[in-house]
Amino acid sequence: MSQMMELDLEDAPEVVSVLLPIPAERPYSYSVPEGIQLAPGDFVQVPLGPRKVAAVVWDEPETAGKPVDPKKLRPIEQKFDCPPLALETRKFVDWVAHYTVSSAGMVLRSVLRAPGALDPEIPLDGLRYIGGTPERLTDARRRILEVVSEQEGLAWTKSGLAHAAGTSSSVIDGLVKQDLFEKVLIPAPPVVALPDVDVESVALNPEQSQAADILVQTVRQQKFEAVLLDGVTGSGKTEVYFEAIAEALKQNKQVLILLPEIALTSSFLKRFEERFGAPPAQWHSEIAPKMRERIWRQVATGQVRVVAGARSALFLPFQDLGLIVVDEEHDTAYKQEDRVFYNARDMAVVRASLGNMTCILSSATPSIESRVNGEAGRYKHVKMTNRHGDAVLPDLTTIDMRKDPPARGKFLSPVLMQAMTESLSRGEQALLFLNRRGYAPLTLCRVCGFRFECNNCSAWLVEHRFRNQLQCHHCGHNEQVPEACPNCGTLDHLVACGPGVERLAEEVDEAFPDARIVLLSSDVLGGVARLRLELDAIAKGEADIIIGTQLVAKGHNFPLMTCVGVVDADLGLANGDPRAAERTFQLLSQVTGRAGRAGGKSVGLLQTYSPDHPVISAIASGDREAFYDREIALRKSSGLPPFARLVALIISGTDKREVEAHAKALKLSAPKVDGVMILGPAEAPMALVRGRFRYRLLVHTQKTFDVQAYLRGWIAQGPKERGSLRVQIDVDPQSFL
DNA sequence: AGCACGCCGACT
DNA sequence: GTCGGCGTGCTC
Repeated sequence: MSQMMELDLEDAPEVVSVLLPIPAERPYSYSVPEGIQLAPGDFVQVPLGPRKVAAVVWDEPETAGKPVDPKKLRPIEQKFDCPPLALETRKFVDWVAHYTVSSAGMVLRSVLRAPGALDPEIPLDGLRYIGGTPERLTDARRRILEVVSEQEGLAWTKSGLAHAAGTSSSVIDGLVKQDLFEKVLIPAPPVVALPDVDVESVALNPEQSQAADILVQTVRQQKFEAVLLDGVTGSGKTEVYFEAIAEALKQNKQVLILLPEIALTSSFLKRFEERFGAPPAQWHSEIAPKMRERIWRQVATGQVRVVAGARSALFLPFQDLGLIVVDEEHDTAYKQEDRVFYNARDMAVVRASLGNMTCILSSATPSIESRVNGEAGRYKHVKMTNRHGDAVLPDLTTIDMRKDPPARGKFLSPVLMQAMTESLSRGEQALLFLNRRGYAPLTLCRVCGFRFECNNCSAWLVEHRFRNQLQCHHCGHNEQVPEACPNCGTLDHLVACGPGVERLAEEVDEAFPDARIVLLSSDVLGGVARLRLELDAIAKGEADIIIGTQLVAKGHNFPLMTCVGVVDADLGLANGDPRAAERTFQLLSQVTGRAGRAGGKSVGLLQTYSPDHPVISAIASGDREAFYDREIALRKSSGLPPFARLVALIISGTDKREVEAHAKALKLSAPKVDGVMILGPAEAPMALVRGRFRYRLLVHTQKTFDVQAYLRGWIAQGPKERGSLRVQIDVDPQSFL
């Protein structure tokens, strides 16, 4: 009997589940050729139709469906020589897939983002000096020998040695021919040096030390805990969580730091290097493919200990992750809004939970969700209320534009101009913030009243005078500015309405003709590199007045800035977005926080037509607690989810009625749904508009799980024209944990 | 006829 | 996600 069994086992080909980076519902089955030993997590190459794809051996679910027809089975082609994907990462992939109502394969795609990294790094050809002198000792040859004699036994690459000695590489060829060097293999170098925990750290003030102690203690426990590090701008949160990172490194764990817009934060890398003696490995979309592969590989092998990255870094193949830090946790850049929809901040908490580690969420203006989680005790809430070092909070005041209006056709109040003049006269800088790109948000015909609107999305076209274009900021459509009105044909009667940063720059240039003015917006030519240069120049004092969109809110330090003017504080408060108040509070707090970094007196002035608006007055009075108390209470009483327990977005076609029909059906048939809300094109992110999705349907509920199960069913049977239905989940994951 | 494009299903 | 097959419609 037992012999029969053995025979049976040997006759049947060994079959494994393999998760492929495609949107299939379940892993596929492949046969395992003789001589290959496979375990879950192993990276393999498998045939798929006409292609070969990299994939991962997956854990067989208990409830595996019917086995595939053995005739369909194809063999695994090879197992990569690569450390396997850790169990907790595999669980994370499955979790994210289930949660975001997408397939595990699509999530795995985010893991397999560096295909070349699956093969080991190729060692470099190196040369080592054995000894001896060449026949003819030329000057160049002597220089080479000097360099190699400095450190006995060191292996050099040919180009490295040539560079160090200031010779050409052919000089080395000559010496190799005379057998003065032996050929050796140099293991591929690490992408970054190992961090050094013992670099002398900057002294922390009492509040910082206290916060750091809590974080270090939490990390030391080596179990899941989310901590909200909630400290005002300039309170020194970064130095505080650096101590937590040091603790994780002491435990020999890897560390992940998530940052929004990492491409712009060279100052962060510098600070990290000062504390740990080496920069972290960087992971974001701007990293070149070859470097990506090296970093991915070295994260997998454990050579890289700390990664600072954008949201996609969550899916790196860490071997032994011990801490995740989410910096600026409120930042909307953490939302991925195509393919798999997720919020990296929330997924970081989940990742930490699955791996039994600490997740630190850091922000000067936390999201409402995180604050509520902190207050409810789901997150440990660490507050910091003092600015550290010389930094002082700027004096904030509102300018009532009804009492102190700007000159006709202008946008700056005399009160703000006076404050700017005072800063400039002291040789300091002023910042004007207006979150509106271009010259003017609306252009109309003075004769017939015609408004320039986008044909695709019916949004107003924004004039960009610098480029002589009318642009749609929703779909990217643009056209030349015509001379005549397209409706009535009248020449030269088009009029720009309202300000954009370009128009503001024009006004400032007239009012301050001697000032050096810099305009910072995503439209500046030259992209990220140029922006970095501009920011450096500003920090060095090579500009007097900076005019910027929300770019200027993102963590850059302007040490000479003593006057910040918010040109339109009301902008964004009434745009129908349920998070409008939160977004405005965050943006304006971050912007006004740019001033006063170097100490001394500084001012923040908010131009508004509604100085008594609770959000505006909370910002102006600097009373962030008042803002949070009010906003949380408001959401709790509004019938909307008090804090995004679940906000599911179901996005449908361009037709509003179609979305309304979906909304109605959903509301009628899903009893757990608390409410639905339809968002128009103005709220739809650009990527979705491009993809023909113009209306979004929000579903609110307290019962997260029910809605997800429901959504699955709904998607399965609902009207599904190909590509017309997308689901996006935007949720607080705590209710699962 | 030859091919560009879009839709659709298969892929283990 | 990617590919190949097949239909439609249009051009060198």
